[in-house]
Amino acid sequence: MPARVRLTERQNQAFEFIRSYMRRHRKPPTLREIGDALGIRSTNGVHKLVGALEAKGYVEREANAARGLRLVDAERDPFALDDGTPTLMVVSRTASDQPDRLRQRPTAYFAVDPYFLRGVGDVEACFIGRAGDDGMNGDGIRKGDFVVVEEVPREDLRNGEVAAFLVGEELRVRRYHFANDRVHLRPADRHYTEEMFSPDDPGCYVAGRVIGLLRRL
Amino acid sequence: MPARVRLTERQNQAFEFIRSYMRRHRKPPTLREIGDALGIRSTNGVHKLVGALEAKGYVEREANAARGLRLVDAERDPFALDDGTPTLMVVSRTASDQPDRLRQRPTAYFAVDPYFLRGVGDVEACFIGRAGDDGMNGDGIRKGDFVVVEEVPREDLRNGEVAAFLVGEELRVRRYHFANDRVHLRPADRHYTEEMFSPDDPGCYVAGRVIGLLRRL
DNA sequence: ACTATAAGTGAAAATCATTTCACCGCGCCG
DNA sequence: CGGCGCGGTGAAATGATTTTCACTTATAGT
Repeated sequence: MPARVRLTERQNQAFEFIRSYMRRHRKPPTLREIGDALGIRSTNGVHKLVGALEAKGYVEREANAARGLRLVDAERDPFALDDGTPTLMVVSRTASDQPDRLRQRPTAYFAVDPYFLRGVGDVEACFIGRAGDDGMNGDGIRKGDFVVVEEVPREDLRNGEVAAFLVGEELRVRRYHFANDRVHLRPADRHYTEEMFSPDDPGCYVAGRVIGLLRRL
Repeated sequence: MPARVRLTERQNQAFEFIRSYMRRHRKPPTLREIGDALGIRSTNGVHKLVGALEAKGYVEREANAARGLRLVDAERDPFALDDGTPTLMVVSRTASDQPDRLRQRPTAYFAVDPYFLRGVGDVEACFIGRAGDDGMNGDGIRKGDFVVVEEVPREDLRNGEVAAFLVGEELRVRRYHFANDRVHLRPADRHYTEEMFSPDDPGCYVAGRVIGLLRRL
């Protein structure tokens, strides 16, 4: 932590109030609440006080948002609310021709240890889906397993990588192969056959690379 | 946790979103933010959804307050925000005749979503080990996979449950069967043979029940 | 066929919160 | 002295959020 600029007495009172308020209420206070606590009648007085805290790097603000206040370096705060573990959405069934809906109705959110996201450029580009069939049994991926998917453009996939595809309304986990201008979905189970699609076939959306697997037994 | 009234699918989605939002932002979401996440255009739709959550005792609301939302019993919930996501140790190789050393030199700690610890009596009794062989390939568990183990007395295991055993210095994942005063370790792979041990054989320590699986690919 | 519940839409009303404007007083420093 | 940062007041504008109203659709139960 770089040594931060010192706070004036009044600024410190405001900062300490914000911290204690967040601990008690699990959310940031409004300007008026801060004012009431410090005996400031004008919200503008508080506004400028908080502005000073922001300028000195103690706090960040989201413009025009109610309670748009955040403690900087909250993870270092002994009263921090969480441990910074990334949380990924578990997506629900989505039709392959409307992949933009993929993230619209998450059924849950799972905390995923950063170890499983190692090497991922953008955590925001990751989500969790459920394997729709047993086509990858040979690779130890079973129907219903939660797969961690890194959403990448199809072009970034390399042949042989395990990837997730939306076929119909089903999430299909397969090995990706591209040859003869066709996307091949290669299963790892005798009872499943390889499928082929044109890269722009709306019946098959290439969701991304499978980088992890979670299962509850 | 007292058994609360069941939530509908939609209500659960809303609740899960609120939880995850609060973990990520350290403050409650607005109605519109919830609506955006669930694909609800009318704030009133969200308003009523949250009203249902309130009626069923999952959240509390402060009237007319921006982000006036609170998770009920957040401090009593073992997986509540202030406790963060539970973190389990990844144990290292340990000899079966010294099982007490199991937890002594953890190689890492993984955050594990509470979903995978559902039904577990004591989170402290859980740890993570790595499958030492491919003996459970047929059940989609492969050598090197991280298995979440709930340490329970051998007597609490039921026949047919997947369990973790320490044999020599290897963590063996197998199905547990008890018959004729012998512990049977039943593999799910043609190339592995069933093993048997006396319950107090120091060459085989029954570590506990396997309740989850994590894999990075 | 009724009725109730769940889950909406869309718009308007009422509050709440943030931001901006104009202006004041104090202490400090060059 | 004049300028500047700090800490205000008070009011008004703007934007965000919650709440209410009227009406819709689908599903399940009696």
